[in-house]
Amino acid sequence: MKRFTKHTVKNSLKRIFLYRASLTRMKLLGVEKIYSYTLSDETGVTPDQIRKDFSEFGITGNKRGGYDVNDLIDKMEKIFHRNKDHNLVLIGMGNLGSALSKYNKFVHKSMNIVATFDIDPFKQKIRSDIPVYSLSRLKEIIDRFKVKVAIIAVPEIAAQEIADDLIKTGIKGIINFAPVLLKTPADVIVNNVNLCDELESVIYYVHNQMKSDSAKNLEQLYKGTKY
Amino acid sequence: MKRFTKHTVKNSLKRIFLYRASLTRMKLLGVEKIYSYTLSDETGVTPDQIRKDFSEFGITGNKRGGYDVNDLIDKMEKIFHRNKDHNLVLIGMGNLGSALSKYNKFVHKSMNIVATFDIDPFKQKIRSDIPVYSLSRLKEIIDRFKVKVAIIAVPEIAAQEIADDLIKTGIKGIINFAPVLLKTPADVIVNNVNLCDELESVIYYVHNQMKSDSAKNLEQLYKGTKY
DNA sequence: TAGATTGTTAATCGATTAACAATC
DNA sequence: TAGATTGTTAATCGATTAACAATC
Repeated sequence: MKRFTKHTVKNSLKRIFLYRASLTRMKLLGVEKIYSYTLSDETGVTPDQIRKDFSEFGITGNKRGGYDVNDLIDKMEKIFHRNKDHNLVLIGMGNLGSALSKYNKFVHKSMNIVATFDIDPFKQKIRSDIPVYSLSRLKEIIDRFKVKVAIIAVPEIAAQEIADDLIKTGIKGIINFAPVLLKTPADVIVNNVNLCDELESVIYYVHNQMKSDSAKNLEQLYKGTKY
Repeated sequence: MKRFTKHTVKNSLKRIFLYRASLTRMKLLGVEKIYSYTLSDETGVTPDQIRKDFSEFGITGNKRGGYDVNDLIDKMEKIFHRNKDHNLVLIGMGNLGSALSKYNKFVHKSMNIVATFDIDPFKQKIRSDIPVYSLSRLKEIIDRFKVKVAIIAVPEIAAQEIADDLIKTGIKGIINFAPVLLKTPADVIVNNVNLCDELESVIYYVHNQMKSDSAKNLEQLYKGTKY
């Protein structure tokens, strides 16, 4: 049965992203060993929480000896399946779509946009590192490259139709930049990224913080802040 | 004291975004009155949770009569301070930055990017609806337009320096598209949007779901899904 | 009014935090 | 070894869910 789904990423998984970002930075600075309290200083997550998260994802260190930075990063790469290649397709080569298609280069090498699609035949002719196809070839390309995850960057009005098409081809995960709730079967993961909402939430917190002058009220507000 | 901060938006606030998206859609379809269970069908959030959230944000309906769609939307606009104008600046006019600057038009009228900045003098000359300034004019422009929130879309390497500059000018909220943890004072809200992480989390869930074939295991996985 | 739905209080569940035993 | 840090179990906290009294 199709329904509106808003998939929310587990907090612990989000923190793993945070740890990895911090660890990568520390590795560049030449750090080789860390303790849970060192990583805590860097990320703002409590040492207990860090160890709990590591435990959840089956990451172990050495009692007394802390954790090996390279080893930690390796284990996290595995969690994110970076040891395998992931072919992606991107639908919609408007402003955001073409920015994302170029973004590809900055992204870890295991993620690869193999094809982009647009209804506009003009955009299909624009020279680009990644080919731009007509939507009629969606199934063909997705099958050929065994694509499981798609990026939707089409206008609001077209998003549901594209999602339906993608699901018919067997796509199992969608990252959706269109500001609409997509109706999808329960076995399709949808991650909505709504840039407008993200901006508004900053405005919300900035404004509500500015209303209260005292440090105490500020503290109160920050209770809503998680790591 | 400066530290790494990763601000997480409250779940209840995220759900308010979800409700608004659904309500806006229903309004277009001509719906005028809804009940908590109607909205539940549309959003997948339980009626209890919806009423609890409404209560938290001071939104009331009519016992027996449900809620007026227009009234709900109005109240939510107030929550997001859409009744006021918000001037924004955007730093970094690369691929993503220029896409975001054009995105401006799709965004609610209360949010307005008044200026963009880039170190590249060439980009400063490109004709655009929104002027592109040199970074040397950051403080001048931010002061003039009373900007409180900035969008960072510069490369990883430059992000911290830009953040420092912005904070010196009195910026209180940052939406950061660079994949780095910014060190900021506690009274500055940072909302990190990491497109690579968002993609990886989809891959994570798709992959971990595919490993388990039985419906039961699938259900297990979905325990991590919140609305 | 009777019935249905809200708004809120109480119960449950899950996630975070604290504590500590295991151990390098 | 003694001391320090992990990994896990127990306690606490907060958020979600259920229940129900208020009321239109």
